[in-house]
Amino acid sequence: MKINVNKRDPVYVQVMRYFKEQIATGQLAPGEEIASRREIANQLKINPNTAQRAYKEMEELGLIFTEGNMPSRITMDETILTDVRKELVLEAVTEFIHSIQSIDVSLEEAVELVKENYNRKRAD
Amino acid sequence: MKINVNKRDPVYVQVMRYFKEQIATGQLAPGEEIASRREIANQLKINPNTAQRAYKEMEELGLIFTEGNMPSRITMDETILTDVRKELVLEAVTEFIHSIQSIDVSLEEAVELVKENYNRKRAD
DNA sequence: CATCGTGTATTAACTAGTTAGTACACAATG
DNA sequence: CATTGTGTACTAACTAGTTAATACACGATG
Repeated sequence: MKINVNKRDPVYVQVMRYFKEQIATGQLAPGEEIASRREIANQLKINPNTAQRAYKEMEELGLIFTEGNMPSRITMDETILTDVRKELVLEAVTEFIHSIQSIDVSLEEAVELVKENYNRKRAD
Repeated sequence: MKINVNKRDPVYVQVMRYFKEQIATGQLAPGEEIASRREIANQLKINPNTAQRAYKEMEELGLIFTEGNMPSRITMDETILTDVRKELVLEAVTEFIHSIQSIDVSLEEAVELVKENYNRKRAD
């Protein structure tokens, strides 16, 4: 588990994205406990405050919830959970389309490129 | 011509990207004069220093060159010019593949999404 | 020769993000 | 009852990016 692949987004945003991905792929189940702020900060070699910021925002988004001093847990709200994946997919596609259209890449060329690179990238 | 569509990248990076797109699509020809720092800053409502930073980096990358106090111009180096488009295309594809694979989107689904959204997005 | 528009450089101040260090309330564990 | 691990909160300092305000050398234009 690495975070700093992407330098352009703030660390706390990348942490949020990591959890969104885990939720979207079912690797984190509804109601499941997640690592504490201090734990995750330790694992990712980031500051506990930065971890706290990510968790706080995820709580505001309804992705996780916290009761008392218990470890925070993944929400059990079905709507939110299914929306997470939709959001990530739509974001990726929208960004990609925007990028290739701004440099005049045709639909055919784009599809070809995706096909060519989809399996290639797994080898990295 | 707008710049701040994207909040995650620094403004000077977005300015560089704008010029790369113009070069990649042939809207800026080799040797062609580009807007002065003050001009572009005015057009984009950004600070002249930020424009200068973008231009300076583009100069370091060999994208543009400056002689005396003349307006900067697009490079005439064929290799650099063709590489610009390749770089932008590869970057877009790589990022997209990475995003969709991290949320378990299959190749078929991805291709379908691109096809569905390619023309839709033009309507924005 | 004065003016204007180039590129270039410098200094100061502000914001967002990050790190560091510390602190406190609370519940479970020993 | 002391310790440990939760969440939460606050202050201080640092960095990168941005803006603002000047300043200067140089060449063309009037």
